Amino acid sequence: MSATTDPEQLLARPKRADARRNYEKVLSAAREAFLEGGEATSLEEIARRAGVGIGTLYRHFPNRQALLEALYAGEVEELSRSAAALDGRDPWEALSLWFERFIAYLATKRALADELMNYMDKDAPLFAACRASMFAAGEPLLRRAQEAGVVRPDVEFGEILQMVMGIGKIPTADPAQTEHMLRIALDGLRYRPDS
Amino acid sequence: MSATTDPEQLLARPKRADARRNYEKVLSAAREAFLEGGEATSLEEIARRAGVGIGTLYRHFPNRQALLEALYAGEVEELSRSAAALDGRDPWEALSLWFERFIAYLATKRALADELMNYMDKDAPLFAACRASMFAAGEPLLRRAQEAGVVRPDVEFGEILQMVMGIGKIPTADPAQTEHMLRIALDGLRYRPDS
DNA sequence: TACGATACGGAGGCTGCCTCCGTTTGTCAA
DNA sequence: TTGACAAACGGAGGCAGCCTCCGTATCGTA
Repeated sequence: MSATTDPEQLLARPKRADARRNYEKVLSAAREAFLEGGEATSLEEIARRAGVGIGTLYRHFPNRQALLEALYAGEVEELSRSAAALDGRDPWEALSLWFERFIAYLATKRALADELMNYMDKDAPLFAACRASMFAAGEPLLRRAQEAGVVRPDVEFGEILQMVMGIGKIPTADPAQTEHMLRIALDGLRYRPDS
Repeated sequence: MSATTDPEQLLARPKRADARRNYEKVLSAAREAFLEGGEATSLEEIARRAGVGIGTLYRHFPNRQALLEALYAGEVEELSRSAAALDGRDPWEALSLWFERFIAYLATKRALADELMNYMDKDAPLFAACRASMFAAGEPLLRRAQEAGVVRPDVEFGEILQMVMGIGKIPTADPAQTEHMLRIALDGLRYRPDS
C-alpha cells in the first residue's frame, strides 16, 4: 500500500495529475475487488469500480498480469519490512515466525497470490523486484539460524521461499491444516541427515 | 491410460458404439494436446484433433474441468498401483520413494496438474475418486512408517499429500531443486518435536 | 426395413482480454 | 488569461475461449 503512495519511487510513474490520480484509483479498486470477488474479477469490473474507462486502465497496466504485479509489489514490501522487527528473537523462532506470517499473509490474499503464482515462471520485471525484497528480508533470518546451528546448512533461501509458497498455495478449507503443513516442512530444515 | 481402456469400470460410460469411440478419441486427443501445447490448449483444438465436433466433446465432458479430471483419473490410478511394488522395502524408504515418484510424475504432466490444482477446492466428483485411490495407495505406506517409528505420529496422509502437491506445483526451471525441496519437507516428517 | 432413441456437429451467445483512435483535459509559455 | 499541444481518457469493437441449443445423422432393435 504505502509503496504505491509515495511518488516517483519504483519504475517511472505517470506524470499528469489526472493520470496519477487514476493510477491510484485503479490500484485501490483492484485491491478491493480482489478482496471481495476473488480471482475471477474482470478488468472491466475493476475499471468500473475505479470510475475510469477500460482504456485508461490499460494505459496504466498493459495487461492483467501487470496490474496484479503492481498490486502485489506494495503488499510484499510491507511484509518484508516486518522482518526487521524479528531481529532480537531466537534465530529459529524468528525464521519460522516470519514464514508463518508469510503464509498468513498469502491466505488473506489467496486470489491474488494464486494468480501470480501462475505467472511466476514467466518473465516478470516488477515481480523480480518483489522477490529481491523478500530475499533481503528473509535471507538474513535464515543465515542467522544456520550460523546458530539450528538449521541444516544445505538449504538456500530461494528454495525455502518456494517451498513455503507452494504450501501456501494449496487450497484448503482449514487454515490450521496449512499451518500444520508449514510446521512439518519447516521442521525439515532442522533435521540433520546423518550421513 | 489403462483405466480408460477397460470398459464400464468407473462411473457409467456412454453406451452406443460411436459414442464410446468418440469418448476415447477425445480423451487421447486431449492427452496428446496437453503434452504438447501445455495448459493453454483450447477445447476446440482438442475436438479438432479428435476429429469430432465441439458439441460432441461437450456431450461427453460437460466442461473443461470434467475433461481434465477424466484424463487425470487414468493417470493417477496408474501411479497408485506403483505403491504395491514398494511393499518389501524399508518403511521410510518406501514412503519417500513413493512421493518422489509422485513428484516426478507431476513434473511430466505439469500443465495438467497445474490446472487441476486450481480446481482442487471446488467440487470434483471424479477427482475425489482419484484422491481416494491415492489414499489407498499411499496411506498404508505412511502408517507403516509411523508404526516403525521413523515418522512422527502427528501427521495425516492427506496433509502430506497436499504438501507434496504444493511443492510439485512450484514452477521451477530446475527439477533437482524441486527434489531438494521435497527432501527437506519430507525430512520434516522425521523430526521429533521435543515437547 | 423402419422407427425411436441416442449421439453428432457447428452456429452462435456470452464473457473476458486487449487495441485503436477520436475526444477531452491538464500544463505551460506567451 | 489564453491558446496550443502533448498527455491522457474512454469505450466501441476485435478476437478467442467456454459452453448451449437444436436440427441432422446414426445406431440398434423389432
